[in-house]
Amino acid sequence: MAEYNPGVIEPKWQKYWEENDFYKTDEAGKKKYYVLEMFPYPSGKLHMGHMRVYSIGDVLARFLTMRGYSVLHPMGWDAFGLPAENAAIENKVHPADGTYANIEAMKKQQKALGISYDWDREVATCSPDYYKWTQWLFLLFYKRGLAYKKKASVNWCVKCATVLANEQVENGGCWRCSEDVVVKDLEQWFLRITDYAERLLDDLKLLSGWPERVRTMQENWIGKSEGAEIEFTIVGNGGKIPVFTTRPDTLFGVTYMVLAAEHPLVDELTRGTEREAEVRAFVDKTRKLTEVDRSSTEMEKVGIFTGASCVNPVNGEEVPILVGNYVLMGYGTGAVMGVPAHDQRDFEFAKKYNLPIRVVITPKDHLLKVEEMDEAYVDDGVLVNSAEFDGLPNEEGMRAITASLEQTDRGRAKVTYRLRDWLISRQRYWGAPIPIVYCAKCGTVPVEEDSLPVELPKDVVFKQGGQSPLAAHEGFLHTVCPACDGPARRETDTMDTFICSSWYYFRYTDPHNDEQAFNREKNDAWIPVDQYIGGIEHAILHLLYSRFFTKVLHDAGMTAAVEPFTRLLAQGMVNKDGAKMSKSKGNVVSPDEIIAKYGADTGRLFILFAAPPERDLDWSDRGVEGCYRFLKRVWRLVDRYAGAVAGQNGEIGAVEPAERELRRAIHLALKKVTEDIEDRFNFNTAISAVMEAVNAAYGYMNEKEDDIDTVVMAEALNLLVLMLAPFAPHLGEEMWQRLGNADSVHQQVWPAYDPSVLLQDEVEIVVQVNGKVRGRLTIPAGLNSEEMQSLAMGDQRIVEFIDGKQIVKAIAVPGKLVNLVVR
RNA sequence: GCCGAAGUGGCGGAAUUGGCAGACGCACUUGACUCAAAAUCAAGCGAUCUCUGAUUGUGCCGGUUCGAGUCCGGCCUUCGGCACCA
Repeated sequence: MAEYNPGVIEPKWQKYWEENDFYKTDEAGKKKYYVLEMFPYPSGKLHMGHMRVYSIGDVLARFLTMRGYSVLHPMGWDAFGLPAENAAIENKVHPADGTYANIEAMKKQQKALGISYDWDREVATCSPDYYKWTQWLFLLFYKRGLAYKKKASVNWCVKCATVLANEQVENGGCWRCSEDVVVKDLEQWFLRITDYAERLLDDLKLLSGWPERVRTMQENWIGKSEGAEIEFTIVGNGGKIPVFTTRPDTLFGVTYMVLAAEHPLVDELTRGTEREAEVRAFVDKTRKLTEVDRSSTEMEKVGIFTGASCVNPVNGEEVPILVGNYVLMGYGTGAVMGVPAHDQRDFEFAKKYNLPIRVVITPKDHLLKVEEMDEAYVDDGVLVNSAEFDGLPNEEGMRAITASLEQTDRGRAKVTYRLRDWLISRQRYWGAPIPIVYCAKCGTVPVEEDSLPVELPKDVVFKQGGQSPLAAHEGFLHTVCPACDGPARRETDTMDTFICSSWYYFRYTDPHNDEQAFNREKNDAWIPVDQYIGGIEHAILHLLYSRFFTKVLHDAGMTAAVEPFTRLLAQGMVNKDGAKMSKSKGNVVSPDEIIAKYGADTGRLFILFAAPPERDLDWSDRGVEGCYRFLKRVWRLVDRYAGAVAGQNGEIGAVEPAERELRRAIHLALKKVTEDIEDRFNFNTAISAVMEAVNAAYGYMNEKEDDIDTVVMAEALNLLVLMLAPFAPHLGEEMWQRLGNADSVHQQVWPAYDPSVLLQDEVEIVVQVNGKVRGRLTIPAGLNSEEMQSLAMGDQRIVEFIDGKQIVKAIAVPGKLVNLVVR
């Protein structure tokens, strides 16, 4: 008897697959399926999160191939980024060398896992062949007016020595290193994602294959607010202050105005007045606060009077203008009208500074009085103290007041988003250079397409915490202007790596194209990605950016798709002992160790069996042992009968009860595995169904020993191997061969279960009395309700419960249960 | 504070349409094999009690229903996201 030896069979089959170009993608047929796992940053080492996401994708890819789909299942590298550059500073290894070495190391591990990637389509975002097209896409955005440079207050991470996009600030810290983010005024490149805010929000409707929580997170991030922009006139100079409000119905309740510290009018209104020094001190103090402090809800709301006032357009009233620490320059217009009676923040602020409070919305049943209020009234109601609008329900009041403002051009309906434009400049070396030059004569000039890529020079000096090496590289810096051939200076910022990852799934469809980013026809054959799999941490970042890119590319006529990812599976984390695996906790288990000890098939099986894919999974060494035991158990079964059943593929006619039972168990498992993979992605229950089938086969084996029906056993073993093959591809291949089959198990057609085998002559039903289980009955299959009921009532045990009682009602569910209600 | 998800044995989890709660695996107990152990095969395994049976049990309280882990109302806890967004 041969032992199960994954250390031998796994490399054997990996070699076979590789030598036979096994996972090369077919032409996209009518039934195409694009399975994609988020490509990794090449850190050099796979972790369990990687192993999990690749295992999920691989089961799908293999299963769908067997189901007759042409499957695209590629892999690549999100290869630009800070860690490589930081390593360069510390270890004196060039980021390119380090990155490519890491890629090789990780690819080796992925191959050791037996994942069915088409390596011919591999892309690395740091390769000039790839970032040429990243730069080309930047120019496309630029030409379409979607890339622009402006001076703005931006988030700066001191530790990473670069700016960050809004999406990359988490709880006031850098997403990568958690360092507190500070605000700097810098001139930077942005992509106009806000132009697409409405479509990004609207098209979430199309994403029914996404988890609801991800859609909700994106919806919240885009943060649409409908309201009005209203202009107040400054007393004295006649200037205008526009404010955004979602409550135009409360306009008559305005008793003051607050500006953000950064608002340009603050300086204008106070310059040369007696209040100048005091206001400036306040502004400076406010601006020095970190983002964390400033956005904390606990921070006290403070403000200061500017000395100026403005006029409420709706009633001509003069109200004071203040500067407040709670008004954000980046949202709305950076100015807020104060309606203390109907906004809790305004209420607290007004109490603190003794500003007047005026009720303009009152509940329908009683009149709201200021003296009785200890908090703002924010619910619906009826307008009061609002001149001709008195008596209107507030919803109607909103429309009426906005319409009235529109007529006199002092305000208008307005939609505001929380989403800001995407800041894409990075003051670092290891990224795609922004293809722009600055000419003294021509100004900002895009690099011409035929001189792309703007290549990263390799001979650069990395310094600790300093500016980007590109800015100090004379050869890179100095160039000629594409417009006038005069001397010009290159942009030295590189692009946010999230740009590179926003279009890689397009490139996989045509990875070697050196004429175009990708060919439209090849792209349309595969895109959209049918199933995308990755971590929830990208719920906003990568997934929002990719949706934005797809829409721009669609508008540019490059793709038919309006959304890139039809279905999204947000896979859970892999923990150990209830905590995230981390070096500091000492609870890290690496895929390498598992492969070495049990083989890739065991590791894959465990990671899929331990929990449904979207849930967090707790790594259990015992659980892995259990899966290893299971595979050995399958191995022994096949090993015992392989010789006896090889070639036994005759027709199965009427068979004895033991054989019928085995066939039923196998076909039942096949049905469940098929449905669990296809409809539900519940690999854990699919695997448990295979386990049950194996247990049934053991039952048959223990009963019959060597006296088995070889044709029935042949069917059982072949079906078991086919079912198991997507989960344990090496073992599947080996057993398939040992059962005497030609070709690869992975090129077989996924078997269909036989419904007639599932039919039973007799079924067990449950008999309840008053909803309580009082007995079980084996009855012929296919009886109707009346027949079931009378059989149930004739059963000795049931008679004891119903004897002498009146049967009020009886419910019979065919083939399942009878419930007798007695009194 | 707002939004979302989840609470089921000692543990991971199952129950897909309202119909036997706990599939499958782990752990544990027992039997077989063995000189013995490991491995393997087999059986048992929610709790309580007056133990061939009954009662009870899916975070808590209530409801709908012949019947609720599943549906409805109200809470509690945990996790995740957003958070002065005007």
